[in-house]
Parts: sequence; C-alpha cells; structure tokens
Amino acid sequence: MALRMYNTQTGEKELFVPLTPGKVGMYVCGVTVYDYCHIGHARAGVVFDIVFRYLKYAGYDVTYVRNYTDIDDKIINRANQEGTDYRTIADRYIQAFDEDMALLGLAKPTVEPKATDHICGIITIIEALIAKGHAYVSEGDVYYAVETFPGYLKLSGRNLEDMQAGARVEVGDKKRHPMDFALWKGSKPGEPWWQSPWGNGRPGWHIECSAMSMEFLGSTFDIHGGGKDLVFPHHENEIAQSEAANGCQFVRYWLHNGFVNINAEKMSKSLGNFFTIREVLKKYDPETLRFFILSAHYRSPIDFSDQNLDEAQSGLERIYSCLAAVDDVLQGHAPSDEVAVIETLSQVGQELQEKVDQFLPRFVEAMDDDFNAALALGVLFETVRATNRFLAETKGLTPLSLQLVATVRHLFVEAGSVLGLFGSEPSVWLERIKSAKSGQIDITHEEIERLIVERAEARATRDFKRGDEIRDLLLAKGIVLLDSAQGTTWNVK
RNA sequence: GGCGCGUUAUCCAAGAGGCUAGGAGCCGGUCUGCAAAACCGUUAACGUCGGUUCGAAUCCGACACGCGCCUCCA
Repeated sequence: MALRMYNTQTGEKELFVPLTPGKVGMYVCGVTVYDYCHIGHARAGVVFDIVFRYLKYAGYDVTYVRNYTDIDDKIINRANQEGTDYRTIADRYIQAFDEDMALLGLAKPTVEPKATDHICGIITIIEALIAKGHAYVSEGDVYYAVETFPGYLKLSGRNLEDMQAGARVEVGDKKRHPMDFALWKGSKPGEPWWQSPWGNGRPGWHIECSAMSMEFLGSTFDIHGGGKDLVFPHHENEIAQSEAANGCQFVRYWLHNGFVNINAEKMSKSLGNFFTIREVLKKYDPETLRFFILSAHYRSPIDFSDQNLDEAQSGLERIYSCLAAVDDVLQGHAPSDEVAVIETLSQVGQELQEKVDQFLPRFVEAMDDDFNAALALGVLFETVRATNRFLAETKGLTPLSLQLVATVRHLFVEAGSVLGLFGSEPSVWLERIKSAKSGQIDITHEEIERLIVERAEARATRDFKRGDEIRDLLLAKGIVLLDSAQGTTWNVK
C-alpha cells in the first residue's frame, strides 16, 4: 500500500506522488496573531503535525513551512484598543502560540516565517501581477482582478455568478469587480506601513502566503494545508495570485481539516462559543486533548464537550496503564538477546504475537489511507487488550515472553512517535492525571491519609462497619479508595 | 437562493458491496470481608422509502433531519 490523501481540489483520495522523489514541500496556514488560540487552532495544528510526522516516518525528506501572519487589520485594531503598537500584539501572541503548540506536543516545522519579514517578496509578486494585467492600482491600494484569472474558484468548485447571487460582498468603489481583493492597502495615519511603488502601505491578507511559500518551497510544491474555512477565500486567492504570477501550478495536493463543533455548531469567534487552548488545558491534560483530536478522522467535524474529553482521557489512561504494567514487567527483567531454548508461547501468547506481527502493517495501512489516525488508534487498543490479557494470564515470564512484551513496548514508542503520543513515562503521566484531578477536591491529602489509617485500624479489628463508613465518607467527597495487598491508596473519582 | 457534507448500537467513532473495527458505558466474571480500582469476557448499529445485485451501512434515486461555505475564521 502507498500513501493516499484526499485532495480538496479533485474531491478524491489520490495516490501521493511528490514532485521530487523522496522529498516533500508542505505549507500550512498558521495563525493571524491577534489573540490566544482556540481549540480549532489546536486541531489544525495537531492534524498537520501528524501529516508532517507521518511523511517523515514514511521516509520523506520534508520541508514543512507554517507561517505567522503578523500584520493584519485585526492586529492593528487590537493594538489600537490597547494603545500599543502592532508589533507588541503580534509578538505577544506569537509567543502564546508557540507555548500552546509546544504543550500539545507539536514538532517544530522546518521554517516558521513571519509575513513582515517577507514584504520584499510580496511586493515582487504584486509587481508581477500588475505587469501581467492581473492586478491594478486604485487610490493607493492594489487589487487583484479576479475576472482575469480563468481558474478562479476551481478549488471550491464554484463560479463568480453563483457567489454574487448570495452576495454579501461589499462593493467598494475602489474595486472594479466586487469579488476583487486587496493585495496591498495604503496605510492610514497612525497605521504601520512599508514603502512600496504604490506608496506607503501594508500587504492584504492572502498575499503573504503566496510570497512565503514561494520563498521556501518554490513556485510549485506538494502539499498545502489549513482549516476547511480557508478554502474560500484564502486558498482560492492564493491560487489566483501564485498561478497568475508564476504561470504554473501552485499546489499539487490541497488538504483541509474539519471544524471543531460545540453542540454540533461550528466553534467560532463570531458565535462566541469558543474555548481557548489555555482554558481547556486548565482542566485537561494536553495529551488528552491531542488524543481526542486524533480519535476522529481529520476531515470530519468533532464535537467538543466535557463528556467527549472525559472519554478520550479514559481511553488514553487505558493505554498508559497498560504501558505502565509493561514497564513494570520489563524493569529488572531485561530481555536477553539470546534466543530462548526450545520454548513455545501459550495460547494468549500466540494471540499477542499475532497482534504484534500485524501491528505495523495495520498501522501503516491506516495512516496510508488519508492519515486515518482514528483507525490506527483502534490497532493500538487491540494490542493493549491482548497485552493485558497476556500479562494477566502469564505466570513466570520466560525469556521469550519478555521479548514479546519488550516488542510491544517498542511498537508503542514507534507508533507514538508518529502520533505524537506516549512521550511521557507512563507512571509519571498517570500520576500527573491523578494529581490534576486532586486539585478539584475540597479535602486535604493529610485528612485523607488520616482517615485511611483510621480505616486500616478498624479493618484490622474486623470492624468493617466503621471501615465502610469511612470509605463512604470519602466517596461522598469524590475520593475512591484502592485496597491492595500493599495497602490502601486513593484516587479522585 | 447557489454549492457541498453528514445521519453507524446508550454515547463517541472507524469502515464503504460478502471478511469481529475500536473506545466509553451497561451487564457477567476474576480479585475482595464487602466494595472500589484493575483486568478479562459479553452485548448491540448502520435516518426513511424505493431501486441495482445472488448478496447493500456500503452503489443509485427520492425524501426527512442536521451541518458547513457563499463576510473575518483553523
């Protein structure tokens, strides 16, 4: 099987063949840095992180470019509100973005360019567009004339007439056609500006991506990604700019991730139903959020809710618990490289061996099929079950069975490196979840410990009534007691 | 109005003509003084109505419901 991916432009899954064998150029629209990122940004970030990681895993030499749009109306507005300059705002939210994405475990792209570092490239493209008759100057602004580009709207499969029928487009008198869009905007007093052949001004939205992708990936490159909401107008406009200026195909594969919904409705700023990554991470572990995002196919919508996050956490805990048990077994029982003498596996051992043998082929098959991470997770869970069963039913681990368990561990590390999961020490991660939960209770650890001791004493004298009373008391406060041969520990419900 | 997408068991969610997806939950079991936790096992589904086919969640058509884009958006 070979990698196939869904191309928005054709509406089909296509076999991936890079422009240059062994190499991939990939550009993903980052963020406009004027506020903290929300869960929708988290999804886009994670989705294309997986694409990036999987391409590398598949052996490609990947150049991954993800930009910061650090000059824009929204940034300027925000700066005016706060009585500061655009740079302060942009830098603040670039830093916040970096922090959020690092928490979510995103690998660093090869390059993370800023629009304002590419003003020259932007001006060059605009000049070329004007020279070729695709753009025109109008009172200090420069606009792209959409009617001059025959392929306009080919990505979203629409036409200009239909678009205007529902028209909520402002007809600016500076524009020749209502759908024309700004490449360059003359600056008003007090606004940031750069010198240009058309006077002082700043770039419009869209053009920065054409300039930066061309700078780092060339006129034609393999993959361009972003959220579905960027298909129109952002990506259409990028195509129009780049293809008209360069006279060649811009992007070979267009990838778009689905939305994050709240109660089945798109999360968006205008609806006011959004959560920032920071807010969510106060309550949930970042890996839980990442796991949640990966539990659905990247093109489907996902519904963000406490219940769904809780379920994701339960699932991830299941995997980490299994890995913790595996590490426990492996600790002190380093599997020897010597092949065991004549030794055969038990029935459950053979079943696990089978899962282990199928693991990578099935994982790769899932990921090859348009990055189906949800299916890939299914493979992991099946292996977890087989491993748990093997561990539970195997007494006295032989060299062969230890080797098997060690292989399981390696496979999870390998798959985890592609999914950006299981980077933590399992026992540490589980402990962190526990302590995070304990932040939400109103009883001190000392008090809990005192009651546990009291209960132990009661049980020692077979005063089970008192013991159960204490257990119920703690349960009412959300504390679950875990009795074991080694004593009693506790957890938050 | 134009264009597009979706509807899978209690919930989340893969799959896309015949082959156990998976997770959470329920229930049963192991363990326990009893529980809990953990682990094991188990259950159930393809929106409605037609059509194509030996065979349809899967393909085709109609309908219903939900959603998205057409304005800034990941």
